[in-house]
Amino acid sequence: MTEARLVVVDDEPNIRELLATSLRFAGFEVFAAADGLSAIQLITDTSPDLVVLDVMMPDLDGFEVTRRLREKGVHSPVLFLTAKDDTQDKVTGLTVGGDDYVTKPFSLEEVVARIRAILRRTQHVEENEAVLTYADLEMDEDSHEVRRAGVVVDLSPTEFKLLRYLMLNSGRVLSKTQILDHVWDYDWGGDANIVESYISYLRRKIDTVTLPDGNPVQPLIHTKRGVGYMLRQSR
Amino acid sequence: MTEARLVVVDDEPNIRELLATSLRFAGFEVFAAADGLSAIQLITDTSPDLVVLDVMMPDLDGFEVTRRLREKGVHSPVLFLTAKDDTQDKVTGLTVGGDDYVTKPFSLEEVVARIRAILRRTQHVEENEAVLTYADLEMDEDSHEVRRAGVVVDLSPTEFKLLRYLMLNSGRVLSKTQILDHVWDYDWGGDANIVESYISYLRRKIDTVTLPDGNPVQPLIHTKRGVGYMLRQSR
DNA sequence: ATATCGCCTGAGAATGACCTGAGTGGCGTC
DNA sequence: GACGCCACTCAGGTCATTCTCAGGCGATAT
Repeated sequence: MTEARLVVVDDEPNIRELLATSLRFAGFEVFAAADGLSAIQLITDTSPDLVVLDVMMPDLDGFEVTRRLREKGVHSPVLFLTAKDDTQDKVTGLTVGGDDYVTKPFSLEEVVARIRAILRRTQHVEENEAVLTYADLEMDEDSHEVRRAGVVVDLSPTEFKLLRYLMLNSGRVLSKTQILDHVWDYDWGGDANIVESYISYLRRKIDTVTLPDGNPVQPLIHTKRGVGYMLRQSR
Repeated sequence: MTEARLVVVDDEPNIRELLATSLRFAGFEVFAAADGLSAIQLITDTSPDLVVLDVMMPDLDGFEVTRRLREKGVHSPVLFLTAKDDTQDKVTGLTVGGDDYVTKPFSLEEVVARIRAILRRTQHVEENEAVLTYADLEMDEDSHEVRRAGVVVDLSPTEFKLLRYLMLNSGRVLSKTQILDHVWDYDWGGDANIVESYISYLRRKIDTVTLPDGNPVQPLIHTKRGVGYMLRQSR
């Protein structure tokens, strides 16, 4: 699954590059197109496992691109990128297939998570479990359920994304900037302090669980002062 | 990886030369450019493994240079040099792809470390481990963890940078001035005594570990009186 | 032997990173 | 409309870290 082939289609160079580079970095093989027509060409040529497709484009919009592809018998699932106000109805109607959508501005965590989810469904390889695990921490990406030492904790959407990012990078120190860039929307303009706040929330929820024997759990979230945060077993 | 090819771009001759010479000394093949336009030319000609790029330049700023390069299909990762105050606005979003940034004034250690990190990621050769080793001393650059004889020791950021510099130059005597020039910011104006202080801190942390058999470890940090310091196995 | 010099290190002040409680406002639900 | 949840801001407190300074000690030279 980390070898999947993607095609990214967006007319804005910034977004296209942002997606292309970070998805490559996330382990995908990525091809990019800047408009609807060349997208159709590229997709029929490469027959990718998934297409990330902007809805609003000058020549053909994303729906039209999809329609033509289907007409030609290409059935790669699509992750649409839409503006928040884009006719909710049209978009939701499309998610009935294997498809899904993300609204702009998005966070990279969001996009990667959706892609992973779609691929999990379409390439139903048995080993493709939707459960992330680190130590006694489990996260089910399908049910959105998180357990610490078997105890279910419930997280807000942002807390969930932050934790997923930490889990996907366990054992590695992540700077506040890195976290901000991945977990928050790409146009976020606020203070990096927000990361501290959410780390604080997460700690309260997953690092203060009491074990059945009455003892507290070992903390998994660690601060590397002056560097960043890390998910790791304490020693 | 120590054979990587870099392009350094900065309009200030001092900074450009500082970077070029010390990166060459660090084992890289370095080409330099003084402005955005010639940078684009040089980069497309040499297709380097990485570009060190100042953001504030008279003709084209660093972002514009990157944009044009991407447009031309050049995907070399970029390490941006920025002033401390324009960090939050434009710089966010850079740590997602292969790119990263360092704020001016920087320390050379910082720059070298970031370059190594980016190359480690982009040229994901399996052997490119993020672990430095000398004798029974290990430094994991991902988790920022240091072990002496298997025992985890906890270092402050400056201690960490100093030790990394010593490890990258083990077996070589480094003068206090050299250390100051590499580990501290280039505009640092204080006393060289600070090096003595930090060497002292480091010794306390990594040269006073007790082995499982109860014996102390052999010191690795040695003073060459009148010359400098050296990391080396004692004989 | 003694003076000098370089280095070592403890103490302390200043700084700044980080943590968290409290509060505001937006949004959806009942 | 009232409520609750959530995202986010702000500011005060805490504590690690950075840096300075000065006394002591050992090495080196005369």
